[in-house]
Amino acid sequence: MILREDAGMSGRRERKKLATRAAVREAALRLAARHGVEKVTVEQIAAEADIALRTFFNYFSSKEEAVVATLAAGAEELIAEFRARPRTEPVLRALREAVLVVMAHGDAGRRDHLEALHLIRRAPSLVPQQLAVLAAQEKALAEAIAERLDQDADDIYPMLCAATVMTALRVVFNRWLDRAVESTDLPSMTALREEVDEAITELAAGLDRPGRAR
Amino acid sequence: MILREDAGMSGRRERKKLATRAAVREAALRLAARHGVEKVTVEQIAAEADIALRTFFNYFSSKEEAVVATLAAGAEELIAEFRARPRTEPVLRALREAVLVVMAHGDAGRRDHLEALHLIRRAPSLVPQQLAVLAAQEKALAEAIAERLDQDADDIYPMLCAATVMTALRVVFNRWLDRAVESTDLPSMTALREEVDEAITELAAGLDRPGRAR
DNA sequence: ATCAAACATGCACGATGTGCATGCATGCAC
DNA sequence: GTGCATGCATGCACATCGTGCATGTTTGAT
Repeated sequence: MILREDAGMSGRRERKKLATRAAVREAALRLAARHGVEKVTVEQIAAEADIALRTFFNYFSSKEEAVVATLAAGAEELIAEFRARPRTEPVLRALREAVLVVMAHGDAGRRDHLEALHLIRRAPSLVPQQLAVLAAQEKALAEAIAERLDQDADDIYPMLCAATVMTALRVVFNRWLDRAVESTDLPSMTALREEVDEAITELAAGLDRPGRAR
Repeated sequence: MILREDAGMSGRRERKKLATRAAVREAALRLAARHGVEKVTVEQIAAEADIALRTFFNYFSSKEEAVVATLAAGAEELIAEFRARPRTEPVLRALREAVLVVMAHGDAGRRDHLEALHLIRRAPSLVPQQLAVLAAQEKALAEAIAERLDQDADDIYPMLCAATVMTALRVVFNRWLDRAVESTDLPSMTALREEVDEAITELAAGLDRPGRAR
């Protein structure tokens, strides 16, 4: 028996698996966007992605997971950008820059990302899944932060910082979506950037507020 | 037709409903703790609480929701304590004090709370629900903060602050639970208080960290 | 006493998620 | 290329889930 350490990468098999996963993800997003998350069955998604019903569950354990999977991509991009920032930058500045870079990309992935967020707004059943995805990414971000600071990965600062930043981004994005109920498509991308900026700045400067002057 | 504004409170009906809800919550927690969340069926929970299977779904829409419902009580307590703090205190100090007060209570509710957190640690299926509960309480906390500052409830600061503090508490509690794997029961309650303190202080002072000296 | 609304329950049914057995595709050794 | 072992897609069966609907009972107001 020979041990192959190639595990994961090359090979038709892996490529097909990734392609199928992406196809399912996109099918789920498309159908959910068209008919509403609750009105779509796993069977329909499987049909749209041209796989068997049973096979769907080899990739995702629920349709919610499939829809929300799109969000994970955005978070991974953010973490990658963060890792690419020069280490001379303070942590929160690096994170701020990373967010702005990712938001500026503007490729198809981001349209899906916003589409998914739109869906979550109108489908309460997706909220728990969304938060679970973010929490999972918190861990990865915490590791990146710890690495940057030459700290231990389970020190309190990296975890706290990662969780807090992800939370702040979630708040800002949701807030922006709430305000964008009316405008058909682009309710000022600039405003979104400004609010991200403002939120991170506030985190950096300290969240406290004085009591009433009385 | 006379409009009753009594809605909710008094009456045998409401009392019975609350009692049943509590009974179901406790039954779910007890069974899940004994046999593991995944191994318990809704039918068993209904039997333990002495209600019909169908009736269970009049109270909770899943067993996960029933188990995690215990956590909501803790958060509500926190918000109540926060509202009770004098308005002269800065926001984060008031929150810190509120947390410490709630943690010092030590009644049966807190044992259930810790029990629930233990369950969540070992049952990934509960994580999304837990986060959803916290997110729901974020909103309530944001309103309390906005009120205290005479600000609008959908200004950015109250939301950001509420979400951030809840997140920080979650991180600290989870971290404490992770470290408490070994010790059978009480792995230093004092340490928990200190870490809560430390985390909130850090939020108040600013989360940023300088880059590498070089 | 009476009545209407709220509630618990039983029933039926579509949908979900998983274990198991099977057959086909893939990658590897020769 | 031949053969083999492993992985993966699929079909099937089944337990559980969650909900709409109909019914009988309890509660609270008049």
